[in-house]
Amino acid sequence: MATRIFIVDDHYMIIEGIRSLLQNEKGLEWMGHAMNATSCLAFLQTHQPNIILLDINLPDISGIELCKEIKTKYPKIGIIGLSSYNQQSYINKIMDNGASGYVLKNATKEELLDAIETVMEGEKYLSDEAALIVKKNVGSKIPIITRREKEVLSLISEGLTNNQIATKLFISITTVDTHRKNLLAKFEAKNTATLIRMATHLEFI
Amino acid sequence: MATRIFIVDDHYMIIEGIRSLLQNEKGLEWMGHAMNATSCLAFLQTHQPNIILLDINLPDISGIELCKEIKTKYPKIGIIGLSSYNQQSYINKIMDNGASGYVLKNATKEELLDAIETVMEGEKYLSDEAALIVKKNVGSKIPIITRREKEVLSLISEGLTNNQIATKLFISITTVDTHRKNLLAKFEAKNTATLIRMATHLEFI
DNA sequence: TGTACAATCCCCTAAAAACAGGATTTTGAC
DNA sequence: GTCAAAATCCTGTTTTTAGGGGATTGTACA
Repeated sequence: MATRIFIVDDHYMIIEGIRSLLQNEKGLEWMGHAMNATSCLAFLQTHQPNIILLDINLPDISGIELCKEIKTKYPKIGIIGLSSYNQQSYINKIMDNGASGYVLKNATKEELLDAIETVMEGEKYLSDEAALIVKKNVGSKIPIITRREKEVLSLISEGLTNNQIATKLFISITTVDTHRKNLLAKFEAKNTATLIRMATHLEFI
Repeated sequence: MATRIFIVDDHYMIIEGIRSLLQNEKGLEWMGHAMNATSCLAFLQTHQPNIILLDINLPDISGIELCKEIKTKYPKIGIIGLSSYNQQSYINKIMDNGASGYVLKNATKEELLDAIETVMEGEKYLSDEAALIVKKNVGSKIPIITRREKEVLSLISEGLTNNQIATKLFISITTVDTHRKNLLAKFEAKNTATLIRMATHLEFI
């Protein structure tokens, strides 16, 4: 039986690109596409693909949320995350939410087919580049920060000084300083520059 | 004579998508693609397309830089900027650097053909969405920074202090300080935190 | 042959952040 | 009700950045 493929992406050219790549492949059945989460879920009420290629950035809800929802409702469907960015945070997030694979949008036809095949066999697939990123960042954990710390972090990134943050949050400067110290420690950052860069890349901001 | 189309994008699926959309169109000749600026410039030494579809995010130099360079060397070539979702603020920049059009990557075939036709007629084209975004984002400037500034910016983001940067680049601390001041001024940032956040979001880092 | 700009260097002061090493009070979960 | 974590506050010192004002060299370009 042919592997039924469905794709969710809001970029017309990506949809066309993947369709062009996969259309004439034997053993694959192109089921079509959805350009947002809502119409994807609507489609799944009446159709059952084997594999969904799922973009992480969607106009309505994020691909990561959608992945979770699909996996809850239809655990049998294999989901392969699709993104332009080979960022650890994305990869981790979608894999943690039930995805079976992750492929970059600059992947070749071979990689894509490889991913589909691997996932159909019940295994997990990470593209070479994605795997490299994960490998590179082994040990670089995603810090767990508190509500208050997140608030302070956000204000730091907006350019406020400890003094200004203290006034804004009705707390003492020394408290802000302590939060700041804890943030630096949790992110294992040397200074504000590294802190903000890491926080941005990990999407804390 | 057919309109010769060339595309520069580092995303394989986008290349395939556009090829799939345009391949069978009458009056268009598909010349192929480049996946970075260097090979694009190499290609142009021996070939002369009418239209280049140019992605703004390239692995080597930015599409904006490349646009400027192409326009200087080959003023006759019409350039249509291509953007993925989050870089809307680049529209102004590439148009200022000689591009004749701007199309989002979720454009339909009709929009794409419309853009090509319009640019071939010597006029400028902005997709509806792009035009809307330009209207929305009036005032969001993208700073132009020098090679050295970029280098310093990068080292700042890695957590190095002025002192360490000076040592690394074999220059005086005061020079690093000056570059830093200029960066803050160009980004209109109050401090390092804002600078790094803006630079990250604008993909300078 | 100007002129603009990049890159380099200098002085000075004030402000802010980083680092060290504490402590107390809320708050939430069990 | 206990216990741990979070949030609050403190006193210090040292380092780094921010901001103000300059200047000189070299190069590219028109």
